[in-house]
Formats: sequence, structure tokens, C-alpha cells
Amino acid sequence: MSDTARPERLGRSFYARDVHQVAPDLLNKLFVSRGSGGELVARIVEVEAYGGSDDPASHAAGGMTARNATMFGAPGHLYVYFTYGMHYCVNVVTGARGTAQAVLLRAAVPLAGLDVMRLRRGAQHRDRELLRGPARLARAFGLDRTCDGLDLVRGRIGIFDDGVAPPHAPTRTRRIGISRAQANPWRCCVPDEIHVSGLRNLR
DNA sequence: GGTGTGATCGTA
DNA sequence: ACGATCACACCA
Repeated sequence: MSDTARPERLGRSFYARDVHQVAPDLLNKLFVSRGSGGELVARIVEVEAYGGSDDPASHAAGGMTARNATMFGAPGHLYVYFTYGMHYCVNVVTGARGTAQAVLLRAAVPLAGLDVMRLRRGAQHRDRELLRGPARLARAFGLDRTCDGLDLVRGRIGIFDDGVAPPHAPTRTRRIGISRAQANPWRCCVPDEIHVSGLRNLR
């Protein structure tokens, strides 16, 4: 098996599995956007899994609303929400329709389109800061609420497998920035990766 | 390197 | 009233 192969777009069946299978499998996959600003490519290195009604920290915990409706739809779609009065965050919907699971994309390594990312994030940032954090990632890729519901299987944004395997043993910690369900180690990172966000010595 | 605080507004 | 956050100030 070669280290990097011709990138293959992930299909519906990849996303249709349980969120706790999909989340670690998204590590080292390529997040690709083909917009008016050219092609943006980044390797995902940090994610968080959010369950449905069974997960008190999930936006879906209280049932369906106008905001989180995409979570309750078909897997393989983008769930983009607005938070803290100024930021957007990007999720991938997983599991069977109606289970309302999603994986939050928290950090990635910028690989292509860095000039556009710097334009959106500010030229003063170092490359390693461009996609370090969920709102930064959303900003660099130009994603907002108008992108909520986009289909990752077909369309201008997708996730690709270029042959780089997910880490054998991903770093696991509690999820960042939430107050509930802190016992669940549902944040997954590529080990020893400098592009991950948040506190480094987190359990 | 680290920690603390203010910004800012949609959602329930 | 409260966020699935960030930038910047300040200290070390």
C-alpha cells in the first residue's frame, strides 16, 4: 500500500456508520473545497464526536430545532452553526438519518490554497495557526450558515482519502469548551501533531 | 511559554 | 442567560 494514492472521495457509506467509528476515521483525511477562490486542501488532524439525544453536550440533545435540523437529516452532509456571537463551526453528519450524530472538525494542516486562507484569516498568522481551532478552520475555508446542509458526497466540498491511514492509536481527551458530559473522551487527535488546537496536556 | 478577560449575538 | 471560541493583554 503506497503512502499517498490518488485521492478518492468518501461515499455515503463512510458517513452512515456510528459517530464513534467515523470520528477517528476522519483523522488524516483531506478536507477539500473547490470554490471561486480556487481549491483549498487540508489534512484533518483533530475532531470531536457528538451523539444525538443520548449526548447532553450535543446540540441535538434537546430535539430538533431550526438551528440543528441538518443534524437530523441524512449522513454525509455539512452542519454549520453560529456560536459566541461571532464564530462558525463545521460538523459532518454521521449515522443513520434521524440519529442526529455529528463530528466537529477542530483542526487541520493546510496543504493547498494557503494564500486564500491567509487572506481570510489575516496575513500575520503563521501557517500552523491558519486552521488551528474550529472557528479558524471555518473562517479559512469561508464557511458560514449558507453552507449548512451541503452534501459532502456530491458538490463543491468533500472529504477525500489519499491513502494516509488514520493513526493506529489516536490521542483521546475530553471535548473542549463544553460543560456537560466531560467524562467522555470523545476528542480524537493525530498524536504529536503541532497543528492541533486547545490545551496540549489535556486528559 | 502560560493564564485571564472581553467581544458579540443567535438560540432556547 | 448562555455558549462545541478567539484574540490580545499581561506575566513569566
